[in-house]
Amino acid sequence: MVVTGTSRAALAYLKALYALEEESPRSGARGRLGTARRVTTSAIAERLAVSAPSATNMLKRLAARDLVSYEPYKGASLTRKGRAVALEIVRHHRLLETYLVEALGVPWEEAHAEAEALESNLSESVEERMFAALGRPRFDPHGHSIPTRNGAMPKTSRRSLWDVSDGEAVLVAQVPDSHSDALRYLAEVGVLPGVRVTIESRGPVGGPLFVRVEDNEDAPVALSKEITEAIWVH
Amino acid sequence: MVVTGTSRAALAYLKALYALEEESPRSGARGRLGTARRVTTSAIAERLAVSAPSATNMLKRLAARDLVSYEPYKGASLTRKGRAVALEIVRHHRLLETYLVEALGVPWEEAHAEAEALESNLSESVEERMFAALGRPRFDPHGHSIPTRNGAMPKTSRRSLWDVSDGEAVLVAQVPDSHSDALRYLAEVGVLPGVRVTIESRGPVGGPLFVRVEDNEDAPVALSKEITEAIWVH
DNA sequence: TTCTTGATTTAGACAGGACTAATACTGCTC
DNA sequence: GAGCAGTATTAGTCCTGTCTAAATCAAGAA
Ligand SMILES: [Mn+2]
Ligand SMILES: [Mn+2]
Ligand SMILES: [Mn+2]
Ligand SMILES: [Mn+2]
Repeated sequence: MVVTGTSRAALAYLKALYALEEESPRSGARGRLGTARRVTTSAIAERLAVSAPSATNMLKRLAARDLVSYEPYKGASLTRKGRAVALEIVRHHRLLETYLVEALGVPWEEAHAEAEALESNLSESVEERMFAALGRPRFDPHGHSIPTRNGAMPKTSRRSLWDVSDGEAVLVAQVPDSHSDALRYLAEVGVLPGVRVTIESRGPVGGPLFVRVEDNEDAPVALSKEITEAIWVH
Repeated sequence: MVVTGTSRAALAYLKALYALEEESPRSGARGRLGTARRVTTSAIAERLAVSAPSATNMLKRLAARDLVSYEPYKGASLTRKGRAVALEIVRHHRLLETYLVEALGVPWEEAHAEAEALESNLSESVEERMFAALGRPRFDPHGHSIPTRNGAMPKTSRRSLWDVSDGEAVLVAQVPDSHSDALRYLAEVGVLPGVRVTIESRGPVGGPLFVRVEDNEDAPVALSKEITEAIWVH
């Protein structure tokens, strides 16, 4: 239980920091490990819907606990320790999402919010039981990898559907998890992880992508730039 | 979701107050409804392992929100509104205990603590799904009644095993839920809700009760006064 | 190299909760 | 009815987290 003694609020910051580091483009010198991606104070504040001073304040306190490395005016990044804590929460989150959907039939567009409510209070023991009950899953319902018990995060495809060329067929790897309207729509039209899709055509600059979904004889579905940028494929 | 906007800490006080009111002997004039049982500040403080001033402080704040009726030096009691909130948490707690034990195989002596960690973050939607998945249970694993969705609390037996006379056979209704050592022992010797037991004999004043357990050919089990007082039967 | 401006941090407050030390009640005893 | 003992409340702090307003920095424009 890496997480013990860390408040819900602090965990939210660590998780946000983790997500923002992942989202940020790989830092310049490809492969230069140790070159931690720094995340700006305002990015964190925005993500958590909190004021910038609040973020500064929390970053300092996390830095004092060696969970975050923070330099004034230069942003923050997770330390090894902070990353371990963040990954533990991510594991809780994704296991809960999976469990809620698989075992309790929670609609996938609601799973994210429900999991968020529970993730910081999940014990290792219950975590392990859910993991076993689900058959040791490797992906959550949105296709995100579930970190292992010891904090390893399997690498996943980073190619977005938006970047796929016309006529090419690809497999949906993951969809975003937190925009429930979009998720409801994706479920409706069948754009789910594991499904094969083909780009049929695309509208004018920045316009929608028309995507044909495997096993769906209907007309191709229109997907906005925003959403297709957030869908990873391989 | 009666509970929204009430902090984890505040919920703990309401729940403690509820439990203490239940435990207190029915107030004098049998049946005089409206005669709310008042709970002392120190009883609450002790139950929550908190200082007396902390309890005073919280009681005042709960009173300001009309969840508790509080008069200085005279203790506190739940208002109708406060009782509804408390019952909702009790429902969450007991459903979670049941779910953890039944669906995830959590040992019953651990269920209480695990449920306590999760109860204040359980949504109505997940609550309802667990309830359905369990087949709308009416009792938790320790034999406590689960309040209904609309906050009705079924009445239960209040006769304690300690008060049963020698030779009499009774059915265990409920056991205490929070002392895990005792629970582990009870499970081992088979003293579970629904099991029939007979008082074989009893030790000297305040000494242990020797109880024969249905379907258990072994020697009668010795149970302390404390534990048997906390076991209800019918 | 200096200016300007947007991003950040500092200052100062506040609410929720909890603690210790000091004070004030209450109820019981004589 | 006065005195005590034990309960309970008040006073004063502290810590977490959050906010707004004010000050400060860093980086690009000129
Ligand atoms: Mn999610
Ligand atoms: Mn864990
Ligand atoms: Mn319990
Ligand atoms: Mn509920």
